[in-house]
Amino acid sequence: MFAAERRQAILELVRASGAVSLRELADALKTSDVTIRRDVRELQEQGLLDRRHGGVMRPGGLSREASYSQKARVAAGAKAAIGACAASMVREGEAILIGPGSTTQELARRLARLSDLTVVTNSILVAEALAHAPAEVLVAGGSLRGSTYALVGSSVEQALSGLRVRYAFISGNGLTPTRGLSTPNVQSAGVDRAMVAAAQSVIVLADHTKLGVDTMCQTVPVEQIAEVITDSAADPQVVADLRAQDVTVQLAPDVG
Amino acid sequence: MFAAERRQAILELVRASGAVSLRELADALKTSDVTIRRDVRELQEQGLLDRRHGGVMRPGGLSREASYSQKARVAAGAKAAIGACAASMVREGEAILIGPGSTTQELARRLARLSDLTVVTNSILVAEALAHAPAEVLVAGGSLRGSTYALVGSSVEQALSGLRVRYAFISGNGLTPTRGLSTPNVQSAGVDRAMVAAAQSVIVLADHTKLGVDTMCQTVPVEQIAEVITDSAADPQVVADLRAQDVTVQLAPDVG
DNA sequence: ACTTCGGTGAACGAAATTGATCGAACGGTT
DNA sequence: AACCGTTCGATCAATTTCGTTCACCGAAGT
Repeated sequence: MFAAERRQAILELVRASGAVSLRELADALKTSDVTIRRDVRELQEQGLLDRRHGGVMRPGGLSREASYSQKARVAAGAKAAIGACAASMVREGEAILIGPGSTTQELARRLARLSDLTVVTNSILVAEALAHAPAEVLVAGGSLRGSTYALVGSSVEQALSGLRVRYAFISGNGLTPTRGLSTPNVQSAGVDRAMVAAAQSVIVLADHTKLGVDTMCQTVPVEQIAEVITDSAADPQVVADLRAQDVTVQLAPDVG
Repeated sequence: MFAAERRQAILELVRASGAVSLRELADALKTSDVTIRRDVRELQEQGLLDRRHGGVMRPGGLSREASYSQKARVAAGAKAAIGACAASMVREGEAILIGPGSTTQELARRLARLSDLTVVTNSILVAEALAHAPAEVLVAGGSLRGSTYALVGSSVEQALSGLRVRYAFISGNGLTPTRGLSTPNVQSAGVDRAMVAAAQSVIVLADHTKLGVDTMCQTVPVEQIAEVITDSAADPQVVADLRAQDVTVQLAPDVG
């Protein structure tokens, strides 16, 4: 990765999450904080982002963004590792489904180099991450949910209903060995279920902060989860319980 | 592998991933860095790619942000003025359609304050701009066209076919008094036509660089254009010709 | 057989980028 | 107000990359 490429990645990250700390940028791009500082200063002089003490923000974005950026900030390194791990499962020529979420977005970024790939998504951030990739990107249209940049509603579910893909990569808000994957939003739950129905194998991307957490709507029972990819900080008890139910659990190596 | 063949391969790699380091190119093509450097210099002089220290990037969108910001800076007044002018036409409670394009994106930003508004779009950038607005945002799903961040294809047209909205704000690549609005892309043209069919009134947002320009696919004949919003640098002759055909032409006042 | 020519690879000095370190400034806390 | 940890900015050394020059190889022509 060279300088200009790294700066482009910085802009993508900032644009996606609204606000990113310098530490996270250095972490995600695997470079020193000094370099990030230099890049950020350069980009600021071009007016491409706004600088604050400790991090950077979108240029126009004064008031917007609290929810998504906060979520994206949690366990950024872990999410990168999980995304990389998931990306290594995907082969050229396949068709896959990617749900909304900061972890799945990380996955999407890693898929940008694969050609002859078909990606179906209901996340406009995933779509944006793949905009310049050689892959064919299909966006399931629907109503936009601002807090997660996901498209929801019956039209999304309908668009997914006719599909059959190799993998569905989804990332809810909570995952427990007994109740499976869950999300606090009813509409998102409906979309998640439609995604599961369209996939041969369901891969759940969940960093350690989501393990053992249960939220309102169950979207995928444990029996339908083929694999869980989490990070090395995952609760060993939850991992063991999941494995006891024939779920393959991968611990993504730390340096994603 | 001879020179021209290798250069073709370089271009493909660059277009595919957006940015490639010289080391990667030399590695992938099994040749020395010197040769790659020579090729890259040649290709840069032809404007086929953009060179940076350590690697090469896609030419137009060396970084989409940069080119976007450059465009925005060059025509800052014009785009802001056109967007503001168009935004002032929209009333709360209405349903409108916004097509892809940097000018329409500007419009979307200005609409973020209106509540009780329904916006239908096929542009993921417009959707993103309105993500945190109180408005209801509906995204017509389809295949993603990376260069414009627009969703195209029959599913988009189908999603639009059932709709009826007050205004369609679209912004093609060229607008002439005789041939109307046009775009160089066939798929985009299909979507534009579907948008026009769904709207009571078609509003064309076109800065002065697009006036008098004709491109391959005609999307909207002059008779179906209710109004054109352009900037004060517009060619007076083209404006007069448009007005002679009962098209309302607004010259957005220059703002800072 | 020899020469010329286009293309390629190697080597070297020049330039740019990068990372470590240190003092200063900033933010939050007591 | 003073403290402490973090972040910022600048300098310097080390690494990487750039551009030029030169030598080599194979093909085409004399």
